[in-house]
Amino acid sequence: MTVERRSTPVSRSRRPTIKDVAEAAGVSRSTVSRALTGRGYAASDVRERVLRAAEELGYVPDVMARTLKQQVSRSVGVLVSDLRNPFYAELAAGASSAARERGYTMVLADTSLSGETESEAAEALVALRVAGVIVTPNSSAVSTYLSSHGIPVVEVDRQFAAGSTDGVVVGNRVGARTATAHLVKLGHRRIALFIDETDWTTGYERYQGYLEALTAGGITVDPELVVSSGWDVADSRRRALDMLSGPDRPTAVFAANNVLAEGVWRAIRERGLAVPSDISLVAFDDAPWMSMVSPQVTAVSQDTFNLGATAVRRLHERIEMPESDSVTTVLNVHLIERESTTHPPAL
Amino acid sequence: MTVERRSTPVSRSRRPTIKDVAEAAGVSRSTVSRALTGRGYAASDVRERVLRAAEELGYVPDVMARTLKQQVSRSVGVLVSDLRNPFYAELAAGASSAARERGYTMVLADTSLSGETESEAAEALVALRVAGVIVTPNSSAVSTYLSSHGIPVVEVDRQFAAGSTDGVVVGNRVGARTATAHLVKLGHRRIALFIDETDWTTGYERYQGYLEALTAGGITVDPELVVSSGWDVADSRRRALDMLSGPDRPTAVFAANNVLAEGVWRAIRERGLAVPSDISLVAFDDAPWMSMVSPQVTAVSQDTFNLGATAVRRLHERIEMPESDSVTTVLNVHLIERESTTHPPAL
DNA sequence: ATCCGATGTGGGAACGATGTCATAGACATG
DNA sequence: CATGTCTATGACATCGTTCCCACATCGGAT
Repeated sequence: MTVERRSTPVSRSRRPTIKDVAEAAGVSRSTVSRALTGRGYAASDVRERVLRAAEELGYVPDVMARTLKQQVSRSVGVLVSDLRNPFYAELAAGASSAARERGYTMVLADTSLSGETESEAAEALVALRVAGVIVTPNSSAVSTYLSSHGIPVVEVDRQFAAGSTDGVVVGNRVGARTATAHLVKLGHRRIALFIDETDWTTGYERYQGYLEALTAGGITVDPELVVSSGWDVADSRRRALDMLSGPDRPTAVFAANNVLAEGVWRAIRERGLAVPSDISLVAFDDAPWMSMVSPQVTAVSQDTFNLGATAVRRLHERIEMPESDSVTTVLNVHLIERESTTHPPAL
Repeated sequence: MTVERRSTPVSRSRRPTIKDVAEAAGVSRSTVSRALTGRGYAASDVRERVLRAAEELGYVPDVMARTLKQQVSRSVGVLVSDLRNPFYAELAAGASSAARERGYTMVLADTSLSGETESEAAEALVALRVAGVIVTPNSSAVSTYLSSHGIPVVEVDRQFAAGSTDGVVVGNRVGARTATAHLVKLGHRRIALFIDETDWTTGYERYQGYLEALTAGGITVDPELVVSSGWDVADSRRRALDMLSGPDRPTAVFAANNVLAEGVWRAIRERGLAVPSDISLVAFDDAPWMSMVSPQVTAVSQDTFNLGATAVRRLHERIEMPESDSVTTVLNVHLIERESTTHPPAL
């Protein structure tokens, strides 16, 4: 790390307040407020004068003071697990976009999958008096805590407080079933599932979808083929290496998210196996790399950007109508058939 | 999109204020403030009592009121171009992490490469009275505007106001020179540059680095080989397709960022060319897919997470010492040699 | 001439937290 | 006993905005 020095400091006078604008325009603070916000009477010539004065002074109303007075802010909190994961990044992008549309500013925190960080962030959001929060939760703690402070919450991607808070999720069960059924239809009987947890709604439902498809295909479930991996690429890769070196390895793998898929993909390559002739692979959540590698990876695609945007829109509705029944919105997913899936190798 | 209805509404009483805590603890508001913030006297038994009362009531101080009174907030604004680009996502992740470390909340806006959105976001940040802003700027407008409102700014990745504001960037020139020199050393003479702009510091310096390496290798620059692409994958791909079908195509390509590299990569594949035997490829900015595709892509890696974190740390220093000279911090980059570069094909 | 509604405008009290200042009691020192 | 010092607390003004209310002006209707 190199550091070079450059020139010039900064210096500033006091920020203009509504009082300064009032004096400049020769009216009272009340009148300035009315002219600027458009609530209440203000003669058009006066309004003109006030607008010009505000413009000249570079006046920007103080959100702190306004929020304090009105007891309601125009910002929403967004709590996501890991911005480095393209899934959460895109979710945040969607949230950002919808928030801007609706005139909200977005306070974002990356909770790093840590419950403690998550709680701290939640407390900060309460302190900020945000109008609402969208969260990809790790437990029911955050939703409960925020709700107890009267802050509307929307759970995204997974739900811990379904019934008491709004949620926006995707068709996990259907998606997983479709992906697995696709493999079954191709003739696979030994289909492994890589999954990081089955306690959260996402994991549980994807697991169920997998089971359903197997059952529907008349295949008895082999518990050996259900791999509980850790949440990161390294662990997934390690477990995949183990499995692939075992005596009778699966002919196909369904990876329950993009991170696990990456680990499996790397392991397959390291073992020198060919996709799809030796082994088929299908992933839940279509990450950018899946359409760049060769062969391209078949995946269940979810509209992640829209997931974030929908959550913010739902939050907005909730803020407007605090007493209405809570709603769970389910976005549909679809299977993108690419090159990583084919018939199982002949025996 | 399917919607199912679930149960139960929400309802809440007023949020507890410092006054409620004071009454519960049987002391004055002043004493509560002292006990909670630790500034000023408070007998230990009284402190105990206040702490317990605050805990029981679930009291969380109102940041709005505090900021209004103290005239300084504990939040920073972060303005990035596009969260869907892994570069900016990781930058934001680094910023988030460093902000949390230092006790700042992060207000994030995705400015979508639009100058208008950027200005609106900047105005919102002024209104929020953020303690400072880090921005990946599109012009000098934002920095100027924020500075004129007395808000410290740190420019990240590229600089428009070097000299008057702090900056955190990477060694663009060195990185580009190293990457190009690597190709020269392998024997390439016809090396194309894909670049989206040369007006910003990033583009300009990467271009300069490219030129330097060619000159040092005794190669005269062919303007035909310097491709000014648009900023997205589609455009980069289109131009790469053009170039690759031309009469004497280059034997190597240096793509000035991950987006352009993706376009070039896709085009090469579509043209049915082999990397690296037909054509070598090296990229600036190591995106995740580059180590997943086959052959893996040689790239100049920048520590993007650290870029964001360093910017926030620099901002913090600036906030603490508003009058010190501005500083540009340059993070070093390094070339990761992978499989996409080799000697040019024999004639 | 009086009253009335409509149209504007300003005064001033909030919102919740902080911090200055005044003050009161305890205790020591001369 | 008077004075000073230290500890501890509460009263109150303040930050910048909004908005309720009082009030002023004016034209028109009675």
